[in-house]
Amino acid sequence: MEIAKQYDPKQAEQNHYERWERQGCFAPEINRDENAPVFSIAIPPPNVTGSLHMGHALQHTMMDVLTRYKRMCGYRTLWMPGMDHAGISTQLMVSRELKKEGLTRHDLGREKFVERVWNWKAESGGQITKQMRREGVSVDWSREKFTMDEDLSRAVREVFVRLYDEGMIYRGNRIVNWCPNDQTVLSDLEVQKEPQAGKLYYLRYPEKNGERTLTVATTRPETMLGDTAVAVNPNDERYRDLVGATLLLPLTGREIPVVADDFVDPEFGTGAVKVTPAHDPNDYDMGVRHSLAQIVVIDSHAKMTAEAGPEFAGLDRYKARAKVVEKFEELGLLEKVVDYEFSISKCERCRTVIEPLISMQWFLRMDTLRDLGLELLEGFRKPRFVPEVPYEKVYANWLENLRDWTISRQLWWGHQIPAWYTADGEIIVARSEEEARAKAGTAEITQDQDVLDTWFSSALWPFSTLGWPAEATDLKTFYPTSVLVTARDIIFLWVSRMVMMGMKFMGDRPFDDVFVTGTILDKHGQRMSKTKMNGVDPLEVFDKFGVDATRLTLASVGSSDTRWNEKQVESYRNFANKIWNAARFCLMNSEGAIVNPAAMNGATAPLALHDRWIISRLNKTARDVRASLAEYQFHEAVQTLYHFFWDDFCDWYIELTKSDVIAEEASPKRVEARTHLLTILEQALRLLHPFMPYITEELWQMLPGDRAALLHYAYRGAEPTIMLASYPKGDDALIDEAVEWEMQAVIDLISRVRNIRSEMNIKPGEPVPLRIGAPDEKLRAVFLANTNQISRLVRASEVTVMEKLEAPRASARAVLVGGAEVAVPLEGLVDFEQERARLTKEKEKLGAESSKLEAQLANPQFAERAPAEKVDAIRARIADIEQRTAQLDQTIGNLG
RNA sequence: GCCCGCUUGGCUCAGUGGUAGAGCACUCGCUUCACACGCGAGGGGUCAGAGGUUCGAAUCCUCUAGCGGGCACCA
Repeated sequence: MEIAKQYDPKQAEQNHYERWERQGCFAPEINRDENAPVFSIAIPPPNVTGSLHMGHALQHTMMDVLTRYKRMCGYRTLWMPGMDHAGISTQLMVSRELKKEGLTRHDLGREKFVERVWNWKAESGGQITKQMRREGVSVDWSREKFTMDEDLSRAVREVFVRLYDEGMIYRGNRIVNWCPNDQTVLSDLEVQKEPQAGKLYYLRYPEKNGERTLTVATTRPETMLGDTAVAVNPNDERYRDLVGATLLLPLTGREIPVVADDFVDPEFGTGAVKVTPAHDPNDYDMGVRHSLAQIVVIDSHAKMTAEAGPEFAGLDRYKARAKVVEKFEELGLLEKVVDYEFSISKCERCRTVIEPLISMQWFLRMDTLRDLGLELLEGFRKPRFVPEVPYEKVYANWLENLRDWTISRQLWWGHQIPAWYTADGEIIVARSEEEARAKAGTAEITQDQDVLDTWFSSALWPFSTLGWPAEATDLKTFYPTSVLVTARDIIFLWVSRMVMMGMKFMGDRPFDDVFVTGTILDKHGQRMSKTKMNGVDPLEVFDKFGVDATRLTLASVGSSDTRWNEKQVESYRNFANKIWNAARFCLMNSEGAIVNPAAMNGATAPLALHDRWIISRLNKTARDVRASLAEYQFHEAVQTLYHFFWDDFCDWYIELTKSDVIAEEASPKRVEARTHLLTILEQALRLLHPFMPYITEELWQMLPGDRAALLHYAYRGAEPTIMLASYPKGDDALIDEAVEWEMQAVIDLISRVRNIRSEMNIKPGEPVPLRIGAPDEKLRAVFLANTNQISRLVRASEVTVMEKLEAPRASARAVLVGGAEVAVPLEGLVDFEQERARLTKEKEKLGAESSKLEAQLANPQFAERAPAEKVDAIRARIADIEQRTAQLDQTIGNLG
C-alpha cells in the first residue's frame, strides 16, 4: 500500500463531507434504535451578515465534538443549523451597498428594498453554509432554518398575538433609546456606555417673584429649552423654602415649578436638578411623578424643534448646546463650567450618540416572564451554567433587575409587527391580515410599519425551528435541547430570552446546560474585531494547517479567554502528521491481518504485557475523555487524547510491538501482533474522531477488515463510516493497575539506560551489554519476559537478568523500583570521575526530596492529623529513597 | 459606584489542599527500515506581593498591586 509520508489535510477534507451528508449521517433518522436516548443542540444562528469568524469556528468545533461523540455513543442526535436575519445589521449592510450606487433605501421603496435584502441573504448565507461545511460540522442540513422562513414567521406572529392578548405586549408613548443615524429605536442592550471627557455646566435659573436664583448642573445645556421643572431633595435644608416656588426659565421665559423628589442626590452638583421629561429617562420618570409637561425640543435627527424657539429651531444638538451656553454667559447666568467625566450612550453598531426621545413603540412586559426564568433557576437549577461562576450569578442578577423590552424597530428588514389600525385608530392584533380584517369588521386597515427586534424571533429559536406551534414530532423528540454552546456576550440578549419564551410557550426549559466559551483574543490580548482589523480568518488557518489541527486548537480554548497562538495550531498539525505516520506504519505492515476487536479479549491466546498495557491505557483514556466531555472540559479531553496517542501508542506500544510486527517471516505471531496493532489503532481513531473528523475517517477507510461490523448497533446496515462506529466505552474491567505498574517498570528501565547512554556519550548505534539485577521475583519475570523489547529499545548487545546484580566495576549503573538495579558495563568507556559525579547528582536529588518528606513526617501533628494513607505513602516513598540511596552509596563506593 | 475574573518556567496555557505540568522555545546527541511536522537525553519556575487558616497552601480566607470584564438612572 502506497501512503504519502506527509499528511495532506486538503485531500481528506475533500473526500468525506459530501458523502457523510449524502448518506444522511447527520440526520437523526440514521439511528435505527427506537429506544435510543436523544441528544440535540440548536445552533446559535450566525447572522446572515458577513462571514464566519474565529468565534464561530470555536463554538462550532465544540458543538460538533459533542454531537459526533453522542452520535457514536448511540444517541439519536440532532444538531439543528440555521441563520438569523439580524435586522439592523443586515439592513445597514445592504443600505451601505446601495449607497455605493448613490441610492438610499427610500429610493427603492420598502418592497424592492426587502427583495434586495433577500437576494443579498441568498448570497451571503450560501457563503456561510459553505464555510460551515468546511469546518466539518455534522449539522442536519435537511432541517436548516432561517428566522424569516414562513414557518418561523408564523411562530413569531403566534407568540406576538398570544402575548398581546394576555396584556403582556403593549403599545405606548415612552422615552426610549433613539439612534439619530439609524433612525430607529434600540433596546437597552443595544446601547453601549462609554466614558466621555465632558463638561458640567452650572446654570442659574432666576426665581419669578424674588431676587434669588437657583443653580442647576447639567452635562446637556441644550435640553434646558425643554425643562418643565427643577427638582431638589425634599430633605435638603438649603432649598426647603424654594419648593413650590416658580422659576423663570431663561431664554424661553417659561414658568417652571421647583418640585421635591427623592431621586435628587443633595451631594451632587448643586443639589438642584433641571427636569427635562422629554429628553432624559430619569427626568421622564420624575415628570410622570409630578405630572409635568413633556416639551419635545429635539427631533429624531437630533436637531432642535420649533418648540426650542426660533433662535434654536433646526440647529444640531451640539450647535444648540454651544449657543445656549453663550446666551447664558451673556445673561450672566452661567455660574461656571467644570471638567467632568461621565458615560455616554452610543449605538452599538454605528457609534452615534443615542438621543433619549419620547416615542410611540411596542413593549413587552417582562415581570411574569422574568419570574418564569427565576423560578426555573431557583427551583431546578436550570439552565446549568458551565462554568457556573460567574455566569449563573450574572444571569440571575440581570433577570432580577429586568425592565420592559422595547420590541419594535423602525426598520424594513424583519418581521413586520402583526398589528393593524382601522381608520379611527383602533388597534387590531392578529395572526394574518385576513384575521385582522375579520376582527376589525372592515378591509380598511393598515398594518403597523415597524418590525420586531431581531432577538424576538431568536428567543423562539429552540422550539420554532422544531415546528412550533404545530405539534410536530421533532418538537416532542428534541425539545428541550441538551446544551447551548455560546459566547458570554449574548447571555442577556439571547440565552435569558430563550429561557423565558421556552418556559412561557413550551412550559419547559429550552436547554439543560449552557456552556459559555472563552473568547479568542489576538496575540496582544485584544478582542478581535473588524474595526481593529486584528481578526484571524479561520479559513486561512484551515488552509495553512488543516481543519483538524485547527479544531484541536479551538477545543483547547475552554471557558477562559486565550490569545491566538499559531504555534499551537502548528503543534496540532504535527500531531495530525504523527497520527498519519503511525497509521502509515500499521498499514504498511498489515498484510495478513485485519482489525478484529474479538482477537484482543485474550480468550484465544494469552496477551503480552504490552498488549494488556495498551488495552488498559486505552480504556483509561476513553473513560477520562468521557468524563471530561460530560463536564465540557474539552481542553482536558484533548490533552488526554494527545498524550495517549503520542506517548503511549506511538512512543511505547508501536516500539514494543514493532519487532513482532515487522518480522520478515509470516507467522501466527506476526499475524497476531499486526491484528492487535491495527485493532488498537482503530480504537484510537474512534477516540479522536469527534475532534478530528477528517483524518480519522481518511485513515479508518483504509483499514483492512469488515468495517461494517465496527458500527454501533444503532447504525447497523449504514454505509461504514467512523462517524457511526461506537465510541470506546472505557471499561473499568479492562483497566489493570498491576499491568500498568509492570509495564512502567520496563519503561523506567529503558529510560534509565537511555539516560546512561546519553550522559556517557555512547554513540547511538553502538550496542552495549545490559545487566539487570532484580531481587523481586515478579519483577525479574517481567524483565525476563521483555528482554527482546528492552534490547531493541536501548540497543543492547545482550541482556542478562539476575537476582543479585553482578557487573564489572567499570559499569554505569542506575537504581530502579523494587530494589532492582541495572548496569551497563563499559570497559574503557567509563570515566570514573564522571560516573561518580552522575551518581552523586542523582543521590543529591533523592536526598533533597527525602529531607523534605522527613521534615514533614517529623512533625508530630502531621502523623496525628493527616489521613493515614497519606502518612503511609510518605513512609513508603522514604523507604524507597533510602533503598535507592543505599544502593547508590554502594555503587559509588565500588567505583573506588 | 457595585460586582466578577485573571496574575504559574522565555512565550501560550493546564492544574485548584498533600513532593510544580504540557506544547512551543532552549541545550546536547541522532538521516535508528512510520514520521526531522521526527527520535533519544537534558536545563529551566521561592506558582504577582504581604498577612492569615491548616499537620500541610500555587490551591482556602483577607489585604495590596497590575491587567481585563460585567452591571448601574448620578443630573
